[in-house]
Amino acid sequence: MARERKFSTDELFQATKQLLLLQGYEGFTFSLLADDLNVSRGALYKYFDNKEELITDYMLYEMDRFLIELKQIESHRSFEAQFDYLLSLILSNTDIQKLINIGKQIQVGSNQKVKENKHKLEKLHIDMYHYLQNFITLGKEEQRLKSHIPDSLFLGYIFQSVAIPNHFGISPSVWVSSIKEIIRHGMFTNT
Amino acid sequence: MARERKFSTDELFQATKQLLLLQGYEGFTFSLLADDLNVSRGALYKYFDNKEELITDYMLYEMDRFLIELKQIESHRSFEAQFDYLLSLILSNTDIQKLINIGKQIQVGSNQKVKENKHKLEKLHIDMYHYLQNFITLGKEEQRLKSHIPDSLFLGYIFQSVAIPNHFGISPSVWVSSIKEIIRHGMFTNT
DNA sequence: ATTAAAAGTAACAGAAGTGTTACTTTTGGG
DNA sequence: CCCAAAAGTAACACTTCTGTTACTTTTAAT
Repeated sequence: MARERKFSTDELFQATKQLLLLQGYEGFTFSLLADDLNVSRGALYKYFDNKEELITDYMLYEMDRFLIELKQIESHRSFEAQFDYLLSLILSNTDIQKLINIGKQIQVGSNQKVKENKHKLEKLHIDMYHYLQNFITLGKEEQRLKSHIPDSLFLGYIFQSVAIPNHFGISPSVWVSSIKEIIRHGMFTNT
Repeated sequence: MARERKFSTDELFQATKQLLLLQGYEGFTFSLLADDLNVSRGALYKYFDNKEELITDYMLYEMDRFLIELKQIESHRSFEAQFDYLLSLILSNTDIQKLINIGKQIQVGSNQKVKENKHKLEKLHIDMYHYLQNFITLGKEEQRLKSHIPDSLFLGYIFQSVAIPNHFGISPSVWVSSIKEIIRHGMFTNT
C-alpha cells in the first residue's frame, strides 16, 4: 500500500554517525543529513520531530549494538580472557567514546520522546557499567588487578587507552600489543 | 587619545575558552561571546574579521602560555623529576587536549591571517613534541622507559591519562597517585 | 575648546537552519 | 482499475548568525 522508502534505517543511522563524528553535535543539521541520503529535508521530519529525537534514537541503536557485544564478555571465564576480549572489543569500536561525549551535549527540551530516550540511554549506560564492574571485581578476586586502585579509574583508563591517536602510523599489531603491555605493567622498567 | 576598552584581551580569551569548552566549535558564536563581555557584537569585529581568526588567535595565546610552562621541564635533570613535573603540569591543564581537538575542527577559508595562525600553531605543536621527545629519549637513556614501546605511544598515553573523567569523585590525591602508579607499573599485579 | 583616533552601537541585508503545510508520487489490496 | 496509505517534495514563515555600514561616545593631545 505504501511507496518504497529511499533510505533504510541502517543507512540513515550510518549517515548520522558519520556526520556526528565529522561535524559534532552543533554542526549536525537536517540539511546535511538529507543531502547525504539524497532525500528532501522534509522527508526526515516524517520520522523525527527534531535533531534531538533523531540523535537520541541513533544513540540508542548504537548503544544497543555495543552492549550486545559487551554482554559476551561473560562467556569468558577467566579474567585474563575477559581482558583480551574487552580490549579487542573496544579497539574495534573506537568511535563509541566520542559518540558518548557528543551525547552529553544533547539538551532535553520539552519533547517527551527525547526525555524517554535520555532515560533509556542512562539505563544502558548503567548496564554497561554493570558488566564492566563484574569484570573489575573478577580481576580483583583473581588478584590480577591492584586492589588499592579505584575501580572507576581502571575502567576510565582502559577506555581512554584506545582513544590515543596513532599519529605516526605505528603498525596495528605493534600498537595493540604495546597498549596491552602498558595497561598491564606500565611504561616503566622494573628497577 | 582613545576611549577606554570595555574588556581586556585576557577577559576576551577567558570568555572564549569557557564558551569553546561549553559549546564546542560549531556552537561558538560572536553573539554568545559579546553577551558574555557585555558588549555589542559589532565591537568584536573591530578586532577579529571572523570566528576562525578569533579562535586561532586564542589558541596561539593558550598554546604559548602552556609551552612556557612546558619548557621548564628542562630545568629538571633526572628523568624521574621530569616525569613528576610533566604529570602535574598536564593535570593542571586538563582543558588543553580538549582545546587542541576543537582546534582541529577549524576550517581554513580564504582569510590570510587564519592561514598564518594555523601555521604558527603547527610550529608550536612541533615545539611541544620537541620538548617531550627529549623527555622520552632521556627516559630510555636512563633505562627507566621500556625500550620496545613506540615513543608516540608514551606521549599519547600520558596525555590521555589526565582526560579520564573522575565521575565518582575520587579524592584528588588518591586519583593522582593512582594515575602515576598505573602509568609507571600498570594495573596488573606482579605475578 | 577643538578635534581626531579609537571604542562602541544599532540596524540592515544576506545566508542558513528549523518546523510546518499543502501538495505530488508511488504502490499494492480490494 | 481505483484509491487510500505511506513516502516524498517544494515552499513559506520564522529564527539565528554573519559581516558591514553609518552612526555616536569617549578620550587625550594640541
